[in-house]
Amino acid sequence: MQIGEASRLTGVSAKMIRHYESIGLIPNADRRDSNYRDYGHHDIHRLGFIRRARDLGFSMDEIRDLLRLWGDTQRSSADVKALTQSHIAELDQKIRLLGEMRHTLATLADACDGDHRPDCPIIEGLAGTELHARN
Amino acid sequence: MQIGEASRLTGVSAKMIRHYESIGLIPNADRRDSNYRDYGHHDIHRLGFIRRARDLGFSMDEIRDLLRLWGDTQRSSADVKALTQSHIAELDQKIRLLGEMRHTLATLADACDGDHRPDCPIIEGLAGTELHARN
DNA sequence: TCTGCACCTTCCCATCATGGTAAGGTCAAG
DNA sequence: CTTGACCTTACCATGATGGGAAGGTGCAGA
Repeated sequence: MQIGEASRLTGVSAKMIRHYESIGLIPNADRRDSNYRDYGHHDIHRLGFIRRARDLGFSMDEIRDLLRLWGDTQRSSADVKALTQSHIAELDQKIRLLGEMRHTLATLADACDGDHRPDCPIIEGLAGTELHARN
Repeated sequence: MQIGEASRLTGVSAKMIRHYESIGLIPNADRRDSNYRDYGHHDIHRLGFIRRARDLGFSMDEIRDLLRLWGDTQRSSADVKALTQSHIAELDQKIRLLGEMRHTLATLADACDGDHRPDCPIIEGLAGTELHARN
């Protein structure tokens, strides 16, 4: 099938399919006489795998590792589990950071009357308070 | 003071200070005879405001709005509160999405023995299951 | 005065995943 | 033969940030 149908079936844009090929995440596609790329079951499966991993927030490097493990029939599930747990820890870290930001903002907003006077604890907090959240 | 000291005092890199100037987030700095940029209290205050807002996850567009409100003595705190609450809602959305990703991964990892056999529910999940989390 | 060093200037390039667009080739249906 | 949908490559853009080159400035010490 052509790249457009592969895109529709997997939810990965044609643009990105070509990009994944160019960076070696997927092998060079077969070409027809017309020079159009030609995809089969195997490619669709691989692209679907990539999309689902991205939906779960894995980075491209992590996906590269997962694809390697996926294709390795000798791999132990322990390797995959370790990679996954490391990613879960990253997600926890991001969630915690966003939660801290949220808490700081909510505290400032709570202290703000939200009326028409120019006094505003939010602005004052941004203008001078040393906040604790960091990237 | 020179840009290096302004950077040290505010935690904003010299590179970014020049960048903020180029995109109009801060006014063009005064120049000395040497053509070096020259900063004073006011600039330091403004840069600190920007850094703290970034630490709290505000986008550049949001920061632009906050700076406008900060400098507007006629602004009502209601405007600032509304912008902040909108940002809190964005944070909530991100936190929820990350939580869903985490939940899906944790479920898969729990079902994975993590031993040396190649069977792995995580890989199987990525290979075929339709997952619900979306960006 | 000369030298060295720390600092500054502008300009260009790179990241990362993704999208847009332009110029042109392929193919099937009418 | 034309039209339209599809494909190809190639270039540019995003947004926040950093890296680095080439060259000017300013100060302290020999």
